[in-house]
Amino acid sequence: MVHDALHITELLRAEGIQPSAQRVAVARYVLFTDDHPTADQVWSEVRRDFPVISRATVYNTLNLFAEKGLLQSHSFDDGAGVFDANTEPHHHFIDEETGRIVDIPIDRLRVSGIHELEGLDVDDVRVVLRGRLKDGPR
Amino acid sequence: MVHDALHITELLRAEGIQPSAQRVAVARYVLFTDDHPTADQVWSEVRRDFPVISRATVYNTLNLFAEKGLLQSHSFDDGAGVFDANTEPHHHFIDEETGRIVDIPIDRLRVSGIHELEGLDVDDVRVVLRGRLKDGPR
DNA sequence: ATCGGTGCAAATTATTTGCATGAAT
DNA sequence: ATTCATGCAAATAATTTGCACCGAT
Repeated sequence: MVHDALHITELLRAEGIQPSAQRVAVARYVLFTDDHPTADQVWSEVRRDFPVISRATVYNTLNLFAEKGLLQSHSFDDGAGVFDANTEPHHHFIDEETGRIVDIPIDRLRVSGIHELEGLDVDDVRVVLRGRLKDGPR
Repeated sequence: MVHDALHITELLRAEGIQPSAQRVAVARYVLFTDDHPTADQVWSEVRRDFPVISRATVYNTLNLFAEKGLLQSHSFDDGAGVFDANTEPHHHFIDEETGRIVDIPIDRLRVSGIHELEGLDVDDVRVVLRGRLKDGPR
């Protein structure tokens, strides 16, 4: 996984995003984690390396990235809204004890019965699983 | 569908909820609609009949009902959190144009592939469908 | 008089907006 | 000099907390 500023700069430019120092700092964390952080978690995390950045800028940057398709934002029945660097369509598993969210590739699950539903024109299917993560070998 | 105050009073008492005037007013609307209103929509709607009630009371009442199992609360990727009088486990369809949310009975869909996922102990499965509601005979 | 429960004002948290500043032409 | 983009202070929206009030004992 490459985290160098040059790489990130190019990545942002490729989306037409001006790579300001703040945006690079946010990108460096949020585009390369498989956590599913809330906006506030991003703010905390980013300030470790880049101490002077406001919450508003973090929110605006996350929204900008989401608009440009670098991030998805999700919101589940329990917690606050989270951001997800995985921009492919995918499903989610939520550990009910820890709150940890894990991505499930879209083709690992199949949903049947959709065609039998009347009056609905379905173009997107997402599954949310809940349960416990068995702590296996990491 | 019965909306009389007597009925509602009993319903609330059965859950150990003191049926104050405010709570009955909220219950009268939210427990008998198949809309999926936000807290603010509930507030607006309730004030038609019961003009003096604060937002805080509506929030607290909705949370109380949800704790007692009279309501579920949901939150989807787009909009704000909504409340749902359907307390059975179920799936959802969201009309991408209107935002309208429709419940899908749990047994109308089947999700396969869950057993093949390793390291996950799954005890709940929810599906969110998106698309368009074909306007059939209403 | 005291206690427990209620509703709401105020506080807190979450998010968006609008404007002062600085860079580019 | 003008324009345009940026980051943040302040505004707004969303939600929770804590306390004054009231009814029952």
